[in-house]
Amino acid sequence: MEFIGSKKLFGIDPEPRIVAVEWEGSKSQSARNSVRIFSRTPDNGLTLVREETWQPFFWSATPQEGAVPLQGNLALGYLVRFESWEELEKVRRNPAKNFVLSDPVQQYLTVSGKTLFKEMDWSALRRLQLALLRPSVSSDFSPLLGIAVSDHTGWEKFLEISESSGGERAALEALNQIIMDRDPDVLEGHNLLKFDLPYLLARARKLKCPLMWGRDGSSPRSRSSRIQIAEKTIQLSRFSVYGRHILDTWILAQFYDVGSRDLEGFDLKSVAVHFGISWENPLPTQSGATHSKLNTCDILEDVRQIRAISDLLSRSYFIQSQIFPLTLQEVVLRGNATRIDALFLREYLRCQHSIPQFPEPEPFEGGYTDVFVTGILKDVWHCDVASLYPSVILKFNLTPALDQLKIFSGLLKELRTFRLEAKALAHQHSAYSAPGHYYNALQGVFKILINSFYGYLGFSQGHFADFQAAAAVTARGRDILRSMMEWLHEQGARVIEMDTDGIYFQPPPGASSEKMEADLCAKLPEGINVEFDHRYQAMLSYKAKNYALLESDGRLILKGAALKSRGMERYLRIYLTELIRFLLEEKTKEAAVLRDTFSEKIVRREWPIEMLMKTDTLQDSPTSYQKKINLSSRNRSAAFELALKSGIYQAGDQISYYITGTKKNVIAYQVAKSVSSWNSEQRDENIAYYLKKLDDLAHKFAPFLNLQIGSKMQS
DNA sequence: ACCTGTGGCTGATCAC
DNA sequence: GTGATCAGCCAC
Repeated sequence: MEFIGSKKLFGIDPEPRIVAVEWEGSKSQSARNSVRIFSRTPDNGLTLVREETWQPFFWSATPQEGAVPLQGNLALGYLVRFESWEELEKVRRNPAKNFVLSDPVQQYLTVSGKTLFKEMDWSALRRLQLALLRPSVSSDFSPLLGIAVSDHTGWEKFLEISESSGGERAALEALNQIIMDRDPDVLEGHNLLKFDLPYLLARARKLKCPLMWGRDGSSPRSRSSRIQIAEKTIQLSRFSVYGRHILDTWILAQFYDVGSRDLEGFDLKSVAVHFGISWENPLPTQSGATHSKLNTCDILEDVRQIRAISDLLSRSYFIQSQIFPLTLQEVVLRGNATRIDALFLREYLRCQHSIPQFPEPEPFEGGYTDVFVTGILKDVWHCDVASLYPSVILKFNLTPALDQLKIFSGLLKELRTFRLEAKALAHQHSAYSAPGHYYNALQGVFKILINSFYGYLGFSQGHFADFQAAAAVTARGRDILRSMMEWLHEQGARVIEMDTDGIYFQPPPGASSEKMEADLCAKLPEGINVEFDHRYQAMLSYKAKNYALLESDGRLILKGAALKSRGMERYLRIYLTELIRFLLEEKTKEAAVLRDTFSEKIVRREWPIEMLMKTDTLQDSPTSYQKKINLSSRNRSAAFELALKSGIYQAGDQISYYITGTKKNVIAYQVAKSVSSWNSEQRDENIAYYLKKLDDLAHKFAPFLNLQIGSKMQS
């Protein structure tokens, strides 16, 4: 395919089938300017290894010995090269004047123009899945009961741990042998980084049986790190296995959810159920008991599910590894804007051009959001601008001021063309065929990259970020949305709510969406295309960014933190979903009795605790929380108080708790109990508290009911 | 050491 | 009680 040849996107060096690159300096002092390149033979049979050297470098603002002056007049105008990483480290510490890519492998890939996996198909990637069978009640690293392993070909094995099978040590040794024999490029697991790997390493240390997983026989290494996933900061150990990549489907699920916000939970079962690869109930049915793997069948099912989830979620990162000067593992863990920056740096380096220093961050205004009508509305249409920000960037040429090589809009245009090509090719093949999968994944990757360009403009760690350009993009976006609203209004439509690039409205009588679409497009600047893409039976417009839609086939869509937050207790979410459906279907009688039904369940203590409990994500480490409390720079919270008591939680972990006591007004953090200490025989949930929450919610939605809800008013 | 952005709603806590 | 503030979650 032609676009594979784009040097800006894929790098200048076409070397095929590189499956891993490792820096030798991590192991030996004498080889600090060399890397090992692992590549697959053309028949996909063997993995070859060879050594290459490069000159470690950084960009500098000041001329110095060995510095090469670069073109243009940007702040970092010299390239300083060294014979070894060690020499570089001696002088590099001056962030005001120098910029250094701190990952040696990224340096090598950037300067060489090589990337991983060129000319390789996803199916040629060797992936090995792991899952642990562990005792059901264990908070520490108690002995394992078994290990399940499978690979991308469907091969599976269960390593049983028992007296007769030689015990845990024999299983760990067998696992070492399997990894050596099957030589996977990728090790996959669910919660591998935060759970399985620390667990296995602890057992290996205890038994003095090293995990010889590396392509050189070395053990996994780790360093403490944190990654940012939307609003969440997750604390984890970044493990690395020499010559291989680690993929954690738990992390892939977290990233997936940023875009979709539709996962029930992040445990393996919930994710598997969401993607239609499990028929199990994702919720533990026994109150309080944590989900434990009881037998061989369950644990083999786990590795199958990990493989299937990874098949769906990893492919995009595999393709991105062919583009960015980063390893597969790094592509997953780095953010979109950081990856775009890596692309810019590679191209500027190739052209021997100077680069800017990081910009001074400035706040800028975002999209326009407004609500004009609230309540229940019938026959609601939706229109939106296709790719608003990328279109605005190209139409009005809003590019980084310091992009002297003018590659920003060139890349964006190229990506847009490529995406259309990939989409067309995807349509030429069956969606289930290998090329169909590939082109579909490829167009998805291009879509992500295209949408990241606007984010990059406002990214303070992007060398070419330009906050004025970002502000200009959103200002144009607001103008376009406003003029769409005015036009709809002129046509006699009733505008309900709008957000950034889309509008919900009731059409004027007898309107045709095709004609409206054509007329509005003609009214807007060329290159800005509006689609009248959906119509709905009914809508509940609640508040900005919060609404519900009833599709013509009866499907209900909820949007917004007030209506579908995972932070909301399950019984409240179910209540709200059912209530909104009744409201939209005009079943006011049913809506009115709903609260009584739910109240009774609470009073009679009929629900499992999972209905009432709250699950919070710890955005911070418990230690850091404690510090902030001591400084009284934040308020106490139930989740953190319980996390501190238990002592095993880290930033990014989720914790489930419920409220005890008898009074409706309680201080939650004083009376909260962890769900793991729940006793279904001696229930102690706070009935008055949970009733009050239900009533409060019912009252918020009472205005949307013609009848008054229930009769019991809170005094 | 790591990091795409802004806008908006809600519940919990705490000072007043 | 009330308002301010923070943390968490979500829309785009």
